[in-house]
Amino acid sequence: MTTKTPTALLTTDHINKEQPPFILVDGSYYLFRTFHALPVEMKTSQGLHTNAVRGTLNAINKLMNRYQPTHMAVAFDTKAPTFRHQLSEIYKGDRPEMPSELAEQIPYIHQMIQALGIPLLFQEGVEADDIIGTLAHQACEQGYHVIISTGDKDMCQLVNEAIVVENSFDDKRFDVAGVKEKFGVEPRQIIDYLTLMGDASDGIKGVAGIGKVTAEKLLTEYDSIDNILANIDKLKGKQKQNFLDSIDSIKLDKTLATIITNLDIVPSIESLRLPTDPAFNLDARRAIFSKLEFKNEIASLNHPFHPANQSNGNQQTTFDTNTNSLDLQNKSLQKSSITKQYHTITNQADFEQLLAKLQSVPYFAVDTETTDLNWQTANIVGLSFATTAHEAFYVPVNHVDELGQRISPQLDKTDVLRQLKPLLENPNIGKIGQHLKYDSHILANENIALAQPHNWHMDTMLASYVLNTVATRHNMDDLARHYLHVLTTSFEDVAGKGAKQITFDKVNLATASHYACEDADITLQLFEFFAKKLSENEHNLLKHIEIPVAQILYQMEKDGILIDKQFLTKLSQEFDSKIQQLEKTAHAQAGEVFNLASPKQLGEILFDKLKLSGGKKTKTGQYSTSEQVLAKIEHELVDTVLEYRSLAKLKSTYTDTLANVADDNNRVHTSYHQALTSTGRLSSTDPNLQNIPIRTDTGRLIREAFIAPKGRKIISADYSQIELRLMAHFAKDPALIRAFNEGHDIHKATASEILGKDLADVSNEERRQAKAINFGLLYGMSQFGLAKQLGFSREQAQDYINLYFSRYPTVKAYMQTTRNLAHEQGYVDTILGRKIYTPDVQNSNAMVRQPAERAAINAPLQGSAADIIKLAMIAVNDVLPTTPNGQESAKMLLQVHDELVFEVDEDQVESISQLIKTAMQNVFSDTAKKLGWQIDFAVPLLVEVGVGDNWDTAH
DNA sequence: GCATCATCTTA
DNA sequence: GTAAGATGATGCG
Repeated sequence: MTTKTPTALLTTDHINKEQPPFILVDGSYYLFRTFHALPVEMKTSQGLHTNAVRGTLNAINKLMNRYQPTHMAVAFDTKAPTFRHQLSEIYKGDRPEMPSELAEQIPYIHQMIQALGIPLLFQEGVEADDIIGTLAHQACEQGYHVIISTGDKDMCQLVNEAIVVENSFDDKRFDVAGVKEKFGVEPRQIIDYLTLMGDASDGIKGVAGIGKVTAEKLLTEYDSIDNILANIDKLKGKQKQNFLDSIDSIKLDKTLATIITNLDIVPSIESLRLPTDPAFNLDARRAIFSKLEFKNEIASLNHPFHPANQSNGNQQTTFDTNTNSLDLQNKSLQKSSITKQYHTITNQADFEQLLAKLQSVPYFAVDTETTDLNWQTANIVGLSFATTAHEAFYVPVNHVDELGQRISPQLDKTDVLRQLKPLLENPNIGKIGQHLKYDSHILANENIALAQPHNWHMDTMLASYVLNTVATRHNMDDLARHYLHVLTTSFEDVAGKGAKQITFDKVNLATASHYACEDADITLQLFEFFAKKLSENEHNLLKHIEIPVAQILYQMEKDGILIDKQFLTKLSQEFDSKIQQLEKTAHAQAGEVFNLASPKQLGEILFDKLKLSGGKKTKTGQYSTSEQVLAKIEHELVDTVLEYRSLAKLKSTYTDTLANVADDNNRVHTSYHQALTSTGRLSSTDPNLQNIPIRTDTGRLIREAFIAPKGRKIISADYSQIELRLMAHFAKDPALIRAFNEGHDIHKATASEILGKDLADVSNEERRQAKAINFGLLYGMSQFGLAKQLGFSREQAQDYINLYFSRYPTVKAYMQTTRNLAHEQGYVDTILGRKIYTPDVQNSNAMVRQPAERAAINAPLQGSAADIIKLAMIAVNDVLPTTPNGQESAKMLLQVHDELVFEVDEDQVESISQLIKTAMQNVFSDTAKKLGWQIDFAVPLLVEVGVGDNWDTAH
């Protein structure tokens, strides 16, 4: 066998994601897999076994239906020995002889594949893996996205950004992230991984005592076998000896495990083109299917088209339920094939039938398709609906052709929405959706109120989030793959990506309809899955907390907060002139012109040119110029830089940006992400209104720009020390509980307790240190962290921590209990019973484990605080007065973790402040109780309420 | 054009 | 020491 020099490193920029993928099928895998999975009783009347033929055909059909490839090949091994056999006597030495029931099927499989016009590849002396490896790389170089269809994990070594391994039998899919998730190592490390573990059936000896756990660990630490061997002295005892014993065999093992990617005897990619003529090889196909007695296939050859379906725009796709391998074993495949029925509604009669159907069910799935992810600028393009799994309806209302001309037939948007409105607003018919807050905005733009109390039956994104805040991503494609084992069409698949992405209204209607129908269908299926999967408490969290909060957030986003644009513009100008002055000063002080905003250039000037001491390097090897480092240096340039940075930050992040994102009414609409953080907190983006400056006087000027309209006031209500109160509650610590009950300044009280002094005698410095330790506790601190915070030595910090724990033994016990729980059960939980999974706490690598332990200590505190503010939002929303004219006298506008910001009619400020304060302080005794949680909270909740013309004065 | 890093803002 | 997001610089292609 000859090979050519490997080509240059594969990159992925040139990959064309718009064209269908190039598909390489590992025929030998499906042959064996389906032979063992399907009943061997599947035979023709002549006694010919057909189970492996049937199984392989199903795998191929599934790939064809799913990807509509233009290029494809199926590769098989042959009986003949390969170079690997020559290298190793034991290579595949123990493989039993192929059963005759399978062997007899092989010629028919080959014949069938050829009849279908699919390139069939096998060659004596060459393994299918190597053919596939070579073609995959070549296709990749030519710009194809490649799918290798196999269940052989060894193939995962070929995975890169453009090559995925996918098993059509169980729908498992390994892209780069999937490989990492499954094996814990990068695709490029798979060869070493397999080599370390060994595989008796492939004749790979491996290293004694190393299984998948150790292989993953060693490769994570050392990256490669070569590097392990280079550092062999760092290994200990038995393991080191095992490596030394294996040194000779490792090289051979690695060769055996490596799939060849540069054979020079493979056909060209272009020659692996599939026929486009539906009549291709008709006679040959009829002959082979007759021989195999595959009745459905013969029938479809005789009726290749379904004119009835095409004329009214309906699409039918056969869809194998192969996702459940039990089905394969228990039922005949023909029977387990079901039909996915997706309909496009383009006339009034069909639409009325759909309306009648939606009217008659207890709930349905709904999804809107639009031109934009941003609801403020999005236009509705169509709506899809599903009432039962595998059936869905798409109603296009705004589709256009490439020239922007409205296409027909297509129903009128206004007519459609007018008829749907009563249904969509009727809370007796439940709505199921994926991220319904978005659809609510879209429909609200069309004057349809989806976000009404009790109108949402389930939001599958939020369901996924209450199930697990940590491990999963909550978008529909990932949920479908993870929970339903179904691969869905992604938005990028239909609309492209990057600069070339088109808006959904320009997507070809048939493609768009299939995509939209799938969204509704999958959402409904996810609902059915989550309905069974969620525990009682998870159901309660979803129904009584997350869904009501989502509806409140919808309203907060929609209302937006008023800003003083002129004021911001003026600030921008002032900052700008000051920044320019500072730049000039800095250049003079440095003796050269440089970019003040470049940490790299600044570091070089400070530490190389001016030779200032205190230079520390970051992990990438450049000097750190963080505020912490600069604060210790006495030099005029440093002072200039710090002032420059603070103003540049304020200008670029806040004053410039906020003025730009305000709408025509000068209101700013953030988006709140409700299914993102591990602890249950919200996050805010575009713009982030949860990090508006407050600590410095200049920064606070930005808060002054958040104002109330004429006749109204801003109210800010925030929980005081909520996380420390939670710590007091969870730890049941008598001293902390007493301090909160008596209403003391908690940091002062802590200092007094630690130092054994009267409260009145605690100095500011002593209070500052106590505050640092209190916050440190919430963050799972180490002596190292506290030392850094307080400028102590590590010993001093440890002494201080010891002293604290001697005064607060129950807090110490609580911290240890949390750590143990995280370790033993793999999760910690919040006051409302939300589980926060902590997988890395069990990691043997201290670099991974220690941060995870700190996160595990913080999670119940931060997460319970998040529960409380969500309860508060629900409680306050229920008591805020509304006026009959629809204009609320009070609006909740912002949530900043422990603070709620409102805009309130001036004449009601006093009474509404009181309502808010009471509702927030009583969330346990009142709101949580009503919703089904009995919690005896150990300390009072204190809420501080402020009123002002702007956010700064209110806070 | 896109990803990563360093930095800085909040609770 | 926890949890987030935005920005400009920089490097890659």
